[in-house]
Amino acid sequence: MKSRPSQPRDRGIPEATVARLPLYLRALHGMAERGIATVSSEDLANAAGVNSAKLRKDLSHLGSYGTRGVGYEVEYLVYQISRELGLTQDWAVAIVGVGNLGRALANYGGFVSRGFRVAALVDADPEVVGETIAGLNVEHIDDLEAVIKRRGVSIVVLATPAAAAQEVCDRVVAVGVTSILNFAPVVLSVPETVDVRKVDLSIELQILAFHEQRKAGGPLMAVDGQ
Amino acid sequence: MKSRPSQPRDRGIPEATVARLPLYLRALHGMAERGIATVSSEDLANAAGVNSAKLRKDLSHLGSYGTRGVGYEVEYLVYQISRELGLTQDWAVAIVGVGNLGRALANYGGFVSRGFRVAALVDADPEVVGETIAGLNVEHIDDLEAVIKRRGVSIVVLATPAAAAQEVCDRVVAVGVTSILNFAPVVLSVPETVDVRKVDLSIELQILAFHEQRKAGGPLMAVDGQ
DNA sequence: CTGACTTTGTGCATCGGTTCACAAAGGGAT
DNA sequence: ATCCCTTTGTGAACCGATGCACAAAGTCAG
Repeated sequence: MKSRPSQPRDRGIPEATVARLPLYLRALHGMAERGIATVSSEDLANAAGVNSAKLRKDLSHLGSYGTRGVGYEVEYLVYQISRELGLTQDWAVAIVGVGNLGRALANYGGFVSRGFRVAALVDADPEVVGETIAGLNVEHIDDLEAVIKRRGVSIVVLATPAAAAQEVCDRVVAVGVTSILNFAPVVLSVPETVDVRKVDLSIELQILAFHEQRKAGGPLMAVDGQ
Repeated sequence: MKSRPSQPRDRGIPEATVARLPLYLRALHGMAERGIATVSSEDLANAAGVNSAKLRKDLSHLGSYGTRGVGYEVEYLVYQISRELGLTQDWAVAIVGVGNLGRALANYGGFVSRGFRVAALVDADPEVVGETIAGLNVEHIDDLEAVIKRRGVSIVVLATPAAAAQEVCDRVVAVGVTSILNFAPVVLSVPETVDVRKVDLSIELQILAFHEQRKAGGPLMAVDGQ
């Protein structure tokens, strides 16, 4: 497991762990701002809303960055997690589809503060093309490939209508993009080498509705017909 | 396991299954629109982007709604899943925080089409209060409790700045809201009886960055110092 | 009515993730 | 230097979810 103490770089961090690292990072940033120098797994776990054993196991996948009896040094841990997530480099992101959602994303501060740079906005609507949003000129979808290459975009955010998503997806994949964040409510088909993460706002609401219904005694009161 | 054949209403559908039901529903709606009357688990699974065995097992938790040798009747399945998710009733949703994201959500068609009704918009900024967005008058945060009661809101969407989220959360919980969709990048603390689902746009990007870095041979080329 | 064919529903092995609980490792006081 | 206290890192049991593979159950043709 642990070949050399100071070079843990174990390939294969569990997916569930990767998904939580940004959470820890957020909590750690907050602590750093408040001038906290050192934190125990217990405290950090609370701040991130997880169990402390889980947190320790997650961090142990990155290496032994804690001190027994003391805890973790906040700044150091921030650096290690950032590096592991690849946030020490600059990522150029293109947002395709500048409707309400696209605009919201373009203005979203959370991207910039994590090393992501919105490098291009692209849309098909001639009304929108040429507009300046969040300091960026909206470019035409016809120039999609050129824009991606010119700006060195490596991650594409799809905020187009559902009907347009697959076509745009195919085009960006064709020019070499391998990471896509999809907000359109469709299942994209892509080669295995491409990573797609999807966010569907209405799905989250539906899950809430399911639980809400249960709480309200829903399934009992509606034994339809019987 | 299966007490009575025609009344499966087994309490305790796995969480992973619940999270996929909206996906199936979306695929089924698409098929219904295209006039498809019947679908096999194989085809539906493809459309939803999952394995067919998983789909069958998921559906079996709701009951035996398929016909062996034939498949599932699209309309019927839409109804069963909708009912299970609680989408046959009308859910009044309030959006608190009418910044870029709040506006995007207010205008998002995916909510309405799934039985969710944006019943109120609330903000603290006097500039925004009184404005009409998506046909709704933006109300003042001071009236939060009154608005929630008056409109019969049962699900609250938090799209406030991080700093305001916990306070708003406390207030809506105090008036009886037990389902919250949180877009603010903070861990909310709530009583056990309250369901919180969170969406953090920057987390998804960070996960993509992690994988992108790996693809690019990242961790090998950056063995810093060593 | 019978037999071939299709597709569901599920038992079972497996896997990844979570949690407990504790030994190992460090700090600090005396 | 020794002992006690704190906290990490992890072995091991557990739990839920996944996916294979197949029997059961249905359709349809003849």
